[in-house]
Order: sequence, then structure tokens, then C-alpha cells
Amino acid sequence: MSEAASRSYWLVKSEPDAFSWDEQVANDVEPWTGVRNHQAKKNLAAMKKGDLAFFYHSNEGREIVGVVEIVREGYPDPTAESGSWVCVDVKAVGPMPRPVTLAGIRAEPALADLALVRQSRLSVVPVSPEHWNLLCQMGGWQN
DNA sequence: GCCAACGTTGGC
DNA sequence: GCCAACGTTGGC
Repeated sequence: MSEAASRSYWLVKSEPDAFSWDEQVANDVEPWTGVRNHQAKKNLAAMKKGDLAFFYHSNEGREIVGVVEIVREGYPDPTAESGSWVCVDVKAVGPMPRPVTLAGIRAEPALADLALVRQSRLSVVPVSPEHWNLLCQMGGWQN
């Protein structure tokens, strides 16, 4: 059983005005806080150390700009007073050689059922290994 | 700037 | 428990 076989893949969104890829790179490791949606919380809670996620710029850019690794699994979000929300820590792995735009994703029939496309408002979504590999190819990312 | 999708709130 | 009103997200 290799590590890759047990690894899960995700996509997390951030508005570059609020928190950009450049800031992620500068900070290296960053707590992914502020998620206040139950479906997104469920996805955060399911993340395991070593999982990888695409870093997507929503609103401005609308493209996958980098890859991050989950370095700390779900724990109570310190920015939530109730203590009932979840965050993880993510570490910058590297930038997409060629950012994958939303337009490019929509133009690819094989990605029609990607959660990013189907549930456009959800900020933390799972990515299947098949979709991950295809998106990596499109972005010139060496797995 | 507009609008569609969707989650939340509050009246009944 | 239903549903209309409203707020937010995010694409275009």
C-alpha cells in the first residue's frame, strides 16, 4: 500500500483580495479558517495529513494557481466563537506552471461533474484521482 | 453591475 | 414544518 494510493485530493477556494496564493507562499504554512458552511466543514474534517489540494482563486482570476498539502488535520477553527467549526493547516507545495482557468475546466467534457462546476458556491470540494490527474496535465504539474 | 444558486431566518 | 424574504457567494 503506497502513500499515493491512500491520499485524497481536494480543491480549496480563496478570493485573492482576501487571501492570495502569493500570501500562501509567503506564509508557507497557513491555517485554513473561516469556513462557515456545513458541507465545506464536512470536507475539511475528512482531510488527512499528506492529502493534496488545488489552490483556486475565486472571483478574480478564476483559476487554479497552485498546490498545497494538508499538514495538520481538522481542529477547532480559532476564528469561530462557537468552537464548532473546523479548520486545517495547509502548506504551499508549488505554483501551477500553467494556471488552469475555470473556462478551461468548463471546456473539458471529462470535468463536467467536477464539484467545482456542479456546486459553484462550495468553497472546499473533493477532487477524484482521475480529475486530479487530468487537471495536473492541463496545468503542466508534475505529480 | 447583474443575476442565478443556495443557505438562513422568521412568520405563520 | 412550510415557505417567502433576504443575504451571500461567485460567475459573467
